[in-house]
Parts: sequence; structure tokens; C-alpha cells
Amino acid sequence: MNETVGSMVRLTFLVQNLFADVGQGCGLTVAQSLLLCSLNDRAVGMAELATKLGLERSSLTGLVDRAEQRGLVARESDPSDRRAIKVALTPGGRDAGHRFHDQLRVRLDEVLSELTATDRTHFTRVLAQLVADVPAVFSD
Amino acid sequence: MNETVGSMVRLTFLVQNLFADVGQGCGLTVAQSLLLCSLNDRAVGMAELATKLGLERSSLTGLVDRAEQRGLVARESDPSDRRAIKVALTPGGRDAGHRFHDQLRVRLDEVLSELTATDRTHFTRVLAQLVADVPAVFSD
DNA sequence: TATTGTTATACTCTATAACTATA
DNA sequence: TATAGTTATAGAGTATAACAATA
Repeated sequence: MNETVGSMVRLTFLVQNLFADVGQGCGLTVAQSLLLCSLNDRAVGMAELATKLGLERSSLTGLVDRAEQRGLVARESDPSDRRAIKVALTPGGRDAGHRFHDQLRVRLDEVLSELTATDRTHFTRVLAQLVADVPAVFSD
Repeated sequence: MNETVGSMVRLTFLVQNLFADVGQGCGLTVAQSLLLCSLNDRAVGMAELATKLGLERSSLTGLVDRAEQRGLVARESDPSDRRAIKVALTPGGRDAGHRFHDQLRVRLDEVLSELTATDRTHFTRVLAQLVADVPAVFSD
């Protein structure tokens, strides 16, 4: 395996493990962490949310069910369309999402702190180029 | 969210999606792809394999069961310890693993082809530094 | 008819706890 | 006693297909 490719896969698993670990510390599964990150700024309909998360609508039903049972999100009815449901963060969900977000930033910054300032600047620029077409995971 | 951190998370999801997509094209789940990659060069005992994959032994039992039902791996007894089981690739599992490996390399190379040669060299060096402590996913 | 969301069902993946067989 | 592996059980996550309500 090509060296750059192998390193990219390893970096991926490093970040995924960090993501899962930080989530666990906040009482969140990976899927729940992504759900909360998708709701940071506004209530979102089930269909739009499913598209954003890359899930079937039926899969999202279960994910939202479990998150709702844990008090992280709430379903709201939409006055303008009686078929539609909007999913919104509860105060507890917002707290958990913020803690997750902050801690992930700290943990990833630790990883990046090994780099010199020059390397980090360069790395940031190249990363931005590589992920230009990838939708943002976080709303900020 | 800090820009470098956000880009790293996005790169992670890009690579993970690629990993899952290539696996699906080879008839493999993500867990099965990782299992095959861990067996590339030799038969491995269940306990060692569980450690390598970061799973409980009982979780690995099920993963190997399903992979065995699909003809990807086989359990072999160990003459030197009658408690032990070694897991080995079948010819079909070896084929699937090679196809997965080759296609993933191609797909990731496509992503990296956006970079100039200079950027890629620099990126490779920085990546190697970041993942120095992460165990290799592939055996080569 | 098309869209929104849910239900029913099935499978994969994972963990914890209890167990068997062997060292 | 300690180790290797399995079984039993539970829960999360996901998909497909069929459905109900509304647009």
C-alpha cells in the first residue's frame, strides 16, 4: 500500500476513535453526536435531516426515537404542513453537543500540536483543498 | 470550530465513506474489510485478533462466524494448544481482500491527485508524523 | 399522485456476564 | 487459577418494503 494512502487511512481511524471516545465521555454514540451536530442552529425536518446524515428516513426514525428517549432532542409539529415533523435540540441536547464539540476540538488540537507552525499552516491549506467538496459536519 | 480541526473531521468522513463504499463493491462490510486486512499474511488466533481489531473476544466470535458463513475465512485448530483457534483467509477471502485493497488505493489516489507533487510530498511527511503512533491497518 | 414520516422485519456490530475446555 | 473461545442476551444502527396521513 502506497505510503500516503496508508497514512490517510490510519489518520482516519485515529480521528474516528477520538470522535467515538469524546462522544462516549459525553454519553453519546457516534450517530447521536452527528445528529446533535446537525441540529446546532435550528430545527430540521426528518427528510432533510436524513439527507444531511446520509440515512434512510426509516433509520432516522429510530435514531431520533432513541435520542428523544435520552432527552437530547424533541419532535415538534410543523403548523404549515401537518405531515411534517421538525427535530430540535432540547437544552440537555444542546449542552451535550457543546461539550462534545469543545472536547473534540481540544483532543484534535493535541494531535496537531505535534506539528511546527509552518507545517500546520501548510497542512491546513492542503486539507482544505482535499475536503473542499465534502459537506461540513459542524454548523460553524 | 477551528478550521484545521473541522477539515480533519471532514477528511475522516470522506475516507470512511470511501472505505465503506469500496467494501460494499466487494461484498464486504467495514468490519469484514478490517478483518480481512488483519489476516493478509498469516493465520491469527482469536485473542490476538480481538486485540488487533480492538474488539471483545465475544464480538469477534460473531464477526468470524458471519465471515465464515460467507466463505471469507476459516477456523483452524492449533495442534500446540487445544483451546486455541486460528483464523485464516480462504482463497475467496484473499481475493476479496486484494480487490478491496487495490480499489481503495485507486480511490484514495484519485483524491490525492488534486494536489501538486510538492504539496503531496509535504502532506505525506506531515501525515506520517501525525500517525506515527497509530497501528497500521494493513499488513504491508 | 407525490411526499412525509412510521412500522414491521431482518441483519450486522458491539458489549457484558456466564460458561466450557484446556493449560 | 488463568487463558482461549463460545453462548446468551441486550441494545444500537442500518436497510428494504409496506403503510397511513397529508399535500
